[in-house]
Amino acid sequence: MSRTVRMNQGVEWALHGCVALSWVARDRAIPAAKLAELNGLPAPYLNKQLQALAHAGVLRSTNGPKGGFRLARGPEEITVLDVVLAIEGEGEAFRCTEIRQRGPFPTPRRDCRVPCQIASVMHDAEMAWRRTLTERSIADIAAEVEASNPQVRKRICSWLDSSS
Amino acid sequence: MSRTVRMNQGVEWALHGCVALSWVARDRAIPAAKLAELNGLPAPYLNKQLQALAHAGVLRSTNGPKGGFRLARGPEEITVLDVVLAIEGEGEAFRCTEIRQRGPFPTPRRDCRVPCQIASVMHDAEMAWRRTLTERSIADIAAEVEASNPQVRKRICSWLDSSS
DNA sequence: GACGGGGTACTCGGATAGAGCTTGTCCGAGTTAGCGTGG
DNA sequence: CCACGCTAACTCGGACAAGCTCTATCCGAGTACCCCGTC
Repeated sequence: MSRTVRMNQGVEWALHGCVALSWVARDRAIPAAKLAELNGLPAPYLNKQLQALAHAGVLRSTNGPKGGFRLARGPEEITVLDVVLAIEGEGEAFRCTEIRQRGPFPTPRRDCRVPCQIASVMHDAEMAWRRTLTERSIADIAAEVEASNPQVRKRICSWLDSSS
Repeated sequence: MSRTVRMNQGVEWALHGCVALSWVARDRAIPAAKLAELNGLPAPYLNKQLQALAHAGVLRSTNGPKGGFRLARGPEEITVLDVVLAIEGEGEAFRCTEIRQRGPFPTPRRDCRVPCQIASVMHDAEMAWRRTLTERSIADIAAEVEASNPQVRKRICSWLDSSS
């Protein structure tokens, strides 16, 4: 029985896209179509994800010929959490609906200024999750990928040069 | 902009239900309808969540008159993670689709025996999240709730006795 | 030969359908408690 | 008075719709480049 509530698939695409962008020159923009072809993804939908990253300030978009997307700052300054939140939104996964204030014995209003104990536990877990994602940057992942497959970076750059 | 992908609301209901069940005698079953009324929730749907908990071995269900749900083991033996996974399923939120094997430069098959670096980071974060939820039990939450509102336990028990 | 203007092609950007999942609801199967009857 | 069988009510359990979010797609707005004509 696998989880039915899963993370947006766009998160995976966005992360792979950022890693690829970290390998090209910073002043060079890559069109969404190229990134999509590089990963075997549908171009229009990847474009949507990249727009979300641009809106969040992770990427910088350029219009017109020779345009496309590039990293808005150095890959060591972009955390995995930045990308995840750009796609999924800033809100936390668990949302307390204050059911302690419902039913025949509602918790008094003055006691509700502190968060519900259940919401507090879920919040702690979310913070632990976010902390882990903050400790890893796009540059870290790119370095690991390159270490396990040293040829991929050069191949991608060559392919982008030849088909531009 | 709040997150669109949120956790099932049933998780919150299930946790509140387990806390309430931890306050009544272990050999006494509470019907789903009573638990729903206690929290101001729609009874049929809460029933669905309780079924999931019973199927996961967190609760024990009894049929017929004087039947209902009770905890399958002591509240200190039920972690928050047990409840969350019972509702949401055992699978992890992030699912790697191995897009590194797609496109013009697929990662060689022999290099794919180790997880994708991106999937690895997401997995680490999920483990941190789960560890936090494992460290807190239903008994812990029940004790905290009772500490902040000492009357609620007695009131609920009296209400359950009088309306049975 | 150099400069300016217009056209063109390429890019992003947002608005637009379809599928899957969560949410919410319902009625039937199973079981137990209570009651009536017979010994 | 006690034991047994039956009825009946109550509970869970799974099957069944509606709304919303994610997935996927398309075409229009904007911009930079390139070409051509003119000075």
